[in-house]
Amino acid sequence: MDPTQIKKANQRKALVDAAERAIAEGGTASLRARELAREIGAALGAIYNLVADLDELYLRVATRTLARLDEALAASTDGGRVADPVERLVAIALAYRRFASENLHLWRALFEHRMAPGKPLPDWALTDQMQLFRHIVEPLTTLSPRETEAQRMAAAHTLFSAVHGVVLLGLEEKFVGVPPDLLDAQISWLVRTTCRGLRSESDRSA
Amino acid sequence: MDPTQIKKANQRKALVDAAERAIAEGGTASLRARELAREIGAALGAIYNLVADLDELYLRVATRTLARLDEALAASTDGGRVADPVERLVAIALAYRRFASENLHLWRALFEHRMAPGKPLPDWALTDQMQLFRHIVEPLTTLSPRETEAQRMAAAHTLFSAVHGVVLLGLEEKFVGVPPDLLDAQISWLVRTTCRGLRSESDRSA
DNA sequence: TGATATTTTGAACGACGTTCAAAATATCTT
DNA sequence: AAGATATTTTGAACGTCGTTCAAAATATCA
Repeated sequence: MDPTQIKKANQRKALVDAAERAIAEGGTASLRARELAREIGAALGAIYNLVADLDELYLRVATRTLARLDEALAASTDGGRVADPVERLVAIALAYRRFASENLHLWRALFEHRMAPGKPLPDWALTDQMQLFRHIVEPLTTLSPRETEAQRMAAAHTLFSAVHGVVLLGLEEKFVGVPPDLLDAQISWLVRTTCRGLRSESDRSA
Repeated sequence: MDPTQIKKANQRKALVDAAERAIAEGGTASLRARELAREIGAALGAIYNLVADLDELYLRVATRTLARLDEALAASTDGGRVADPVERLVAIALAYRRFASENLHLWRALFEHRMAPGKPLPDWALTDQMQLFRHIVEPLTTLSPRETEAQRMAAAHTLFSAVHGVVLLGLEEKFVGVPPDLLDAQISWLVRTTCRGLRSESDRSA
């Protein structure tokens, strides 16, 4: 392979590494071109030979974060050790809270970022986020096998969004700080309750 | 009263008006000092005689938005026309979705804004947001009178956060666009389900 | 009216993302 | 090996941002 391309790939990796560190440390506001250039030992303009702009860098970091989040969620129900679908969903939700806590800035960056008005996300980002939903859809299928795939996707969407909201505001210091174990209790309650709701809907239609 | 102070107050109002328009139109990124100065027909530096910095302007706009949100939520259950506490909570949640849709950028600005690391929100902002919760706590009191005030506050927090999450991601074009009526259906289902959960918990402890 | 206090002004500062002609380096040709 | 050509790297420069502050303009007072 072209050694020039290899060098470029290595530099790009170093750049994304630096960007990831910067966001993890100080949030998206810490992603500054000059600082990144200094960190990878290159000139300011070099950045724009590796990525089109800082937006692309955001996206590359987001991809990594999504991948790690996916792993974390997968590990939470590892190998089907947790059989009951409700318990699986609770485990996933708690793993989501944990990941958000431990990767606060990187996790926030997933949602803070707003694309330029022109063309939105590259499609791989969309499919990436669809992949995430499989963790939720799968237990839902066990839970209410009668529903259509579309209905389950909608339920997964609602469930995810609800948990996301609780985590988001729970980790926001703006609101009165919620102690982490109370937060987990709220999440657990929310998931169990909505699952019960889903279950009883299934029953009714049965 | 000192006519100087009156003039200053009027200018300040004009400034907040302009800031509100700017955010409503183009989001928080559209809040630019030079543009605001031009809009109120004053010099660039004049802004800093009216507010300490743009952060204060954010906060002043946020206060207005919170007040309007409060009105919208209050109107949704106007004069106790809606008696059933669950229906009240559903109405509030749908009103919340409606307000978010109709004031998308201003509503987002409430949560997007991150304070400087130093001292966080002025306390009036905290009490303002507490006030909002009364709309939720009140039906919850009817719904499960046994719980302590703290428990109801926690439940209100969870319920609000969950609905907030569904609205937030539902209005995000990043995710596959959710049609508004489907969004309302999801919200309604979520509220009813969690209320049923609360109810049955009350029953169990009764 | 002249002296003094107050308010308004916009040029200037530092930091930002981004560009691009020029410098440095690598590759090819004879 | 050396000259010619293509490629890559560089950082000064541009435009924009929030913010400051000495000076100009205005108001207040003696």
